[in-house]
Order: sequence, then C-alpha cells, then structure tokens
Amino acid sequence: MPPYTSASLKAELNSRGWRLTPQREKILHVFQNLPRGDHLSAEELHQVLEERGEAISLSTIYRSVKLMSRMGILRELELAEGHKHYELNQPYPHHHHHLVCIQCNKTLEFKNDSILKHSLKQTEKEGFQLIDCQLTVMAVCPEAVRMGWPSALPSNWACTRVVAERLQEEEKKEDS
Amino acid sequence: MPPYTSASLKAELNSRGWRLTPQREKILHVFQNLPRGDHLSAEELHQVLEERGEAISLSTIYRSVKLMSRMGILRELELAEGHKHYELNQPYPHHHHHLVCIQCNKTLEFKNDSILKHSLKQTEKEGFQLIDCQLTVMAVCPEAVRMGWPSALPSNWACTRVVAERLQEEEKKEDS
DNA sequence: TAAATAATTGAGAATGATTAGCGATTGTTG
DNA sequence: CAACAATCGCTAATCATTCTCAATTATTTA
Repeated sequence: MPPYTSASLKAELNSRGWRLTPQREKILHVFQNLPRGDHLSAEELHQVLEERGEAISLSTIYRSVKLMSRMGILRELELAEGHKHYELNQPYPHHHHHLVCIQCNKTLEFKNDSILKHSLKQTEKEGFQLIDCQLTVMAVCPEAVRMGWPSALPSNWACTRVVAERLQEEEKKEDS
Repeated sequence: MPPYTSASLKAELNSRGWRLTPQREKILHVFQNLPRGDHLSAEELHQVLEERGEAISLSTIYRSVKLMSRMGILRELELAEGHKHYELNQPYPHHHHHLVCIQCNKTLEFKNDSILKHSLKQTEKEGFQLIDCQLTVMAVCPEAVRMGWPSALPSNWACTRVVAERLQEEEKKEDS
C-alpha cells in the first residue's frame, strides 16, 4: 500500500463526500515526514504546525486525526501516557507493534508478523472481520533497570512480578 | 500464581506500608467473582458495589484500582471505549488478549502464549524488563458483518481496508 | 459563472473521565 | 492509650477530547 499523495487523499475523501482542505493536507504531510518510529499526540501535532507557521486550530486537529484514523490513513495508538498518539497507518507488510517503558515512556517499534497472523486466525475463528491489531508491551528500559529497578521504580509503580518468569523457564527447557 | 485471599492481599499491602481496608477487600472480591472474560470500568465497579449495598466513594474506587494495578493485582485495559477497564491480573499461564468489536464493543478474551513469548524475546533483545503485554485486536463482529459491513459501519467508522488481506493470501500459499 | 447546498473551520463552551486537596476517620506502632 | 500515618469521602480542579455555532470555503446545480 503506497504512501498517500495529496491526490490520492483527495480521491479517498471525495469518494465519501468529504473534502481535501489545506489543513488536512498539511496534517498528512507532517505524518509523512515524521521519522520512523515516531508518533504524535494531537497537542504535539498542533505545536509542530504552529512552529512551522502553519497553525491549525486544535479543534480541527482533533477532528482531522479522528477522521483520518477512521478512514484508515492514520493509526490511533493507546500507549501508556494518558492521551492518544497518531502515526501513519501502514498495513502489512509495514505493520508493527510497540515496546514502551512505563518509567520514561520511551517507545520502540518492532515488527513481528506472526502476531498479526495469530490475530487474524483468532479473528476469523470468531467470525469477525479484522481491522487492526495493536500489541503494546509494557516494560522497563535498560536505564531504569540500571538505576536499580524494581526497587527504584517511581513510587506510583510498585509492580514487581515479572509476568513471564515461568514462561521463560519453560522456554529454556523446550528450546522452542 | 494463586488467586489472592484477603490475607495475601493484606500481606502484599503491608509489605509496602499500605493497609488492607474494607473497601479494598470488597473491591478485590468483586473482581474475584467476576465471570471469566469480564472486566469493569471504575464507574461500573462503583455501581456494582452500590447495588450490593456496599457503596464506596468514586474517589476511593479510582484510587484503589490504580493502586492495585500498580501492585500487579489488577490489570488496566485500554479497550476502545474511552475509559479504562480493569480485570484480575492473572499472569502466565492465564495471560490472555482481547478481541474487540469496534461497532458494539463486544469483547472476547483469547489465549495465545506465543504472543507473550515473542514479546518477551523482543523485550529482552532491547534489554528491557517485561511487565505486561496487551494485544488488542480491533475487528467487526459477525452481527455487524451480517448487517452489511463495511457499508453499514457507523458513520464515524469508515475504514474499509482489511489490514491483513495480503497476509492472508501469503498464508494460503505457504500454509505455514 | 453565479446561486444554492453542504462540508469545514476556528473559537470557545461543555463534557466526561480521572486526579487532587482537605478535613475527618481509622489502622498501626510503641 | 497516645502519636503517627494511611485512608476515606466529599468537592473542586484538571486534562483530553468533543460539541456548538457563526463564518468561510468547496462543490454542485441551474
């Protein structure tokens, strides 16, 4: 699926009775020029545009990212930060997931198509139609680990159980 | 990892200088008696307790579910509904994921340990410490499909690209 | 091409979930 | 039992997001 051009965005919008406006075009461009692995909140997008002297009202920002997400152009991410983030929606084979540090919010993308495969299988098994699947791996980054995690976890995070402890042990035995 | 008893909850709380209160105990009980695959928002939990004549203030509800999530007793879910949901955190081998209908919000649990395995591998590869991993599969349920999806999608949902189309084709060839 | 129609914008008000502040209450410790 | 700290319930505050509405701008029609 090729990246959007203004023309293809216009076509897609028009096919639904919607319009290509300068605002929507600018927003698309921001996302298209975002470094790989980056994603923006509505507020951040607003600032980026403001700094470029292309200010767009926050209302319009919110409306546009929602619309474009619903069209499948953007992807709405629920990382662990209290607000949504957006990135270009690049379906398979560019589909990816996120590893997030619960301490500093550092976020890394990673690819793993087998997750999409499993999700697709499960979705079909239930008779559903797949739209998207988002895996969010919550973890603690090396810096935090070095600083003595788990004892040095921020006071609002006290969880010390490593969910996969047992799995890891099994893994070693099976060497699957 | 066995389900919590009031005693073990008390022990875990006390070990961090926190206390077992009647409110926290009641909240734990609600989650322990929840049907499999169910999960509650703060508001819903509040109502459940009210109906049982065990009203707890909404503030305390919010404070408690957050605390218990951070302790690893509850699991905070970001399904597609604008507010958080909570369920007992049952690590591997009870770890599971969610399939959500974006039209009616119907949610189904499913298990797939390989997803946890992949997440663990990725997490270790980056030098992170795994805390939890949550896969949310967004899809459209059979009822919605029967009603003519995608054309009958609610007007605020226009995405018609099936992310995994190509993957599905590959799947057939490889028969992996 | 001008008028009619419908979509879109911007600004600010409104909403809804969640958090914070505070005085009163209740465990815990010595 | 006294001293201390955690917790509760209430209300007010916050923050992201949505809504309202008059003004603007595409698109379609005549």
